Amino acid sequence: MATISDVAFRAGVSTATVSRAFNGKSTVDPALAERVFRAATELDYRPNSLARNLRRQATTVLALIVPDVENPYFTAVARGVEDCALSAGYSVVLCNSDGDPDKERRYVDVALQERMAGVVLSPTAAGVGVTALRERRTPVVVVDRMPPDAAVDQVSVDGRTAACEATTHLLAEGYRRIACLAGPNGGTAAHDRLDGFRDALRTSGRGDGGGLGWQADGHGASGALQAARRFLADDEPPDAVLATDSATAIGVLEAMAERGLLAGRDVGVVAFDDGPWGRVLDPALSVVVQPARRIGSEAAGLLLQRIAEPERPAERIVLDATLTVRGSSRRG
Amino acid sequence: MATISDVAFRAGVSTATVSRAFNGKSTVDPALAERVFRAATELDYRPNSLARNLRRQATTVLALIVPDVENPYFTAVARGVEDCALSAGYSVVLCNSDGDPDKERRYVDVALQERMAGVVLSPTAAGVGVTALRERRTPVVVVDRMPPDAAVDQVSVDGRTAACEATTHLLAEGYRRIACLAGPNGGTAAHDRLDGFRDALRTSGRGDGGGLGWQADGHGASGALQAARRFLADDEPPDAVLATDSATAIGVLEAMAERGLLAGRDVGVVAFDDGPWGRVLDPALSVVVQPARRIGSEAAGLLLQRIAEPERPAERIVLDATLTVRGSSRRG
DNA sequence: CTGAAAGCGCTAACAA
DNA sequence: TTGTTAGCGCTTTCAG
Repeated sequence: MATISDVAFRAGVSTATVSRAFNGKSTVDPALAERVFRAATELDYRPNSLARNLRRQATTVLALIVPDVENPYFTAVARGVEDCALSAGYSVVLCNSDGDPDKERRYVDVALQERMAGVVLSPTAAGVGVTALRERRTPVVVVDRMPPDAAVDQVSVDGRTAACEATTHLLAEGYRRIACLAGPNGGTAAHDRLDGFRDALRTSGRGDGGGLGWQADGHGASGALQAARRFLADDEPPDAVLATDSATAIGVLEAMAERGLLAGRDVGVVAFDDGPWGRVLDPALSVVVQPARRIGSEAAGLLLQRIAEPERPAERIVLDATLTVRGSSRRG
Repeated sequence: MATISDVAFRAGVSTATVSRAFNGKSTVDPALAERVFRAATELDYRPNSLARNLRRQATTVLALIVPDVENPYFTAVARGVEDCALSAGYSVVLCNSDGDPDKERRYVDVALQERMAGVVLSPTAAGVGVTALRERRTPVVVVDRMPPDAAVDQVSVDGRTAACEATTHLLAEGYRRIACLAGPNGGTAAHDRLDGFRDALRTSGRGDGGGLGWQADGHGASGALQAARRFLADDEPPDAVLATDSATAIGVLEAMAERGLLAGRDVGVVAFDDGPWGRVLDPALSVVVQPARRIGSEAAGLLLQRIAEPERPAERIVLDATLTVRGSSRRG
């Protein structure tokens, strides 16, 4: 592959001039620049980012580490991060922690070793990777789940209020035994939602606010299915359920189908996260919509700010989720 | 950040020894190695991959460029690539071309500039990025859509046969006016499926095999929705449809719901790609299942082989898709 | 088995 | 405005 000196030689200038031309420095004679670019195209030259970054001590790649790329919520977040990063000249690499702290650590190490400019992280367990990053002074912004203490940039969604609102809605529709089903790797996000669920029960004066909290048996819809089968087989099964993510919701719906239970009429269902398929169900799925893409772009924005100005105080952006009521949570 | 010389100094050895220790070279006195590692942990040293890669002229990062990260099919492929790559010590960066040749080129350039070890590419248009990569002798394997000529490693699915089988099944169920609806960025994959669809019509002696080919108006379910609205409003609307991907299927289902049409009974539906939500529909969605994750791991395997042995002849792996019949394509 | 030294391709002072 | 030069942090001959 052609190097900067090949280009310099062919254009009859020094490597410094080539470098300046390629970096758009003002101080380059247009005629020379022209020659440089001609030589470069003739040689099909591509600057070697490795060398450049080594010299500059800075890269322009951002990492986004999420617990599950197959969760549409996170892919939407990824799009948001991309939107913002690309237009600022950064590229984004998407990494999958699988909800496993070890894998998270591994990717954090990769980011560190590659000297990436910063990372957007949706942490698996409290602060495993975040602290590592912060110790090494690598800019990081936390998305979605939050170690409550850390002075770290964050963008999150007020899931507690949203869960409360959803539960209140279910109560208002006349459902009485409401369960909340969470996925297996309950981060603080899931926790928040459970809190909101309990808030609603307490406020309504129904019991001590303990509510019926369930956790899926394993990853994805199948884990949720098993849990749902179990609680639907109970003597006094719930008559409504709040699912904390899409996969969980699908498990619940499957379990209901097995017993011939219809959403809305028999069991009220509200789920976090909206997917295009929610509307083709009959009845359509009531959802709590999180502004996923926006979360991503805000996070990237915060990260870019911190990269530019490492000492600025930590900031937290809290976005609202909105309840969209459809048939699955209406009795009628 | 601590560098190799900091570690060398602290351990009282040369940088060469540190390097050797970290790279697990046999020829290092255990006692020295011990000292090196102690010093390294004390300093919290992380090797700088930039420097290492610059020196070695080789990275251990793979790029995976797909047209749409929000399509579950591609995230599944990504998991497959990851499975294989991670266990071989490579990391994977996921890039989104959005079906746009320009974005694809941009990411190909990033891969080139970063001197990535290789790329798995699901091309948007015929060969835009592939040729660029091949000219620069960067290992590449094409997934899913294939410029038929190029001598390039590929892993694909026999979509033509699968589409033919699906269409034949629809015919056998008694549907007579079958449409095939494709997404907006029809790669060769969509093309194949349309071909298979036509094969089936021709074989069955129904018309000239031209069939009813439709293309979605735009990206995602909404684009498909508009197209589906149009053909359902036809004088002689189709009585079955083969959708070439999930998003398209959702658009069709939505359009059907608007007109009160029930899948199976009124309009037979088969879609490419299986998602967990297909089973919670009533009737459940008949699908053509592609071994997405497998595709990814095979592709990564091929890529690794080519990296190891650049001159080996190009290989093509063709995987089968399987038809899973559920209620949406059964009249009864 | 270990160290000295060269150099990967690029950028940024510093001179001219 | 341009060239010269000294590294960025690491690996890898080549001697010892």
